[in-house]
Amino acid sequence: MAIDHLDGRLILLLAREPRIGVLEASRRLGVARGTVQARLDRLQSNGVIRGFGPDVDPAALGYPVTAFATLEIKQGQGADVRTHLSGVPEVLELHTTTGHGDMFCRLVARSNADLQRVIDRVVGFDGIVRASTAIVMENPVPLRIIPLVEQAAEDTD
Amino acid sequence: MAIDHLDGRLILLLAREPRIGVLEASRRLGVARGTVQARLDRLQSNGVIRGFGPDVDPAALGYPVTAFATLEIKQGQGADVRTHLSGVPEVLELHTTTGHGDMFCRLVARSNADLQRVIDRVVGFDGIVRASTAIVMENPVPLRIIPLVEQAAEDTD
DNA sequence: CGTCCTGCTGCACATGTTGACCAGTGGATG
DNA sequence: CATCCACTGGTCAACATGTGCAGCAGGACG
Repeated sequence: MAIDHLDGRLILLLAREPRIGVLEASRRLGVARGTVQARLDRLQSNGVIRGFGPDVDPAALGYPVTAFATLEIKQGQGADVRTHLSGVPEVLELHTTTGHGDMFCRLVARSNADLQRVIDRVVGFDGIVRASTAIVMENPVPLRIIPLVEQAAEDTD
Repeated sequence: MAIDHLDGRLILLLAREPRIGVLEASRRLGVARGTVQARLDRLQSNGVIRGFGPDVDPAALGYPVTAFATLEIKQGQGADVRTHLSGVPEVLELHTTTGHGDMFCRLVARSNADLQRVIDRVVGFDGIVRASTAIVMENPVPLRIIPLVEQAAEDTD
């Protein structure tokens, strides 16, 4: 279930230089091409690697403002709130968390003024009792996985 | 700067079927291969598409627990805290937000018990005054970008 | 001890893809 | 009108991919 050292090196290589192919990866890793192919297949059917989707920057799409919102939900309205929020494109992710019927979501907007529109749309729904929003100013550590992969690979050395 | 409708369709196509190549994409979109190549190049140098890194699932790596932590930082300790947190592999992202010297991070851990170790490591640092953590129970909307791309593409129809 | 199984290697082949070109077309712009 | 730009559709050589195969090492098992 966990990954071994070769898997780790393969993932790191792909993360650093996504455009290299299986053949080039096998050369870099010093193993046969078939091995890399087999490892990749296994990592993908394992679910360790979900895919190779394009990494799109919302800011470059015209949505430079990011915010996180904590939502307090009315008892029993969870499912409806999820449906509502999944229909809002500016809601990039949604989690239910420990706490009093709390949910938590990541929002983007075209500007601080536009964020008000997004928040209105998010909270303009019956099941939501209260929302508190924190606007992101800086992102010192962008979403990353490499250090974790390194650690996971070392744990199985 | 924004994307047009063809860009939108290209990104959506790549997001849904990442393994198709430029040639196949051009067939699906009904345009010449050179056009797709040029668009892709432009999207990447624009920064709209940051890359095609492997999408790794922390849960499959053995880190099934996700949590969000709000950190209150001592005045003037921001830079040190960033350095400290960027050295913790379980910190997947870090933001500075509006609020009283607040930061905000996403954590993963091997278990609820292991989360305690991670949190101890995160807050075991002088510049951090207080931390409050919310454990994720469900993730009804996983991090997504497609609806936003669709909206951005429609805005330029 | 012998056998099975798994994972890796090294090789080969047909096919598909890439990156690079180029001439030609059509719409928008100054 | 002349120019620019993006797109088309085509060709080319180089390369990568999926596939199949035989061989080999190491561990597990009866």
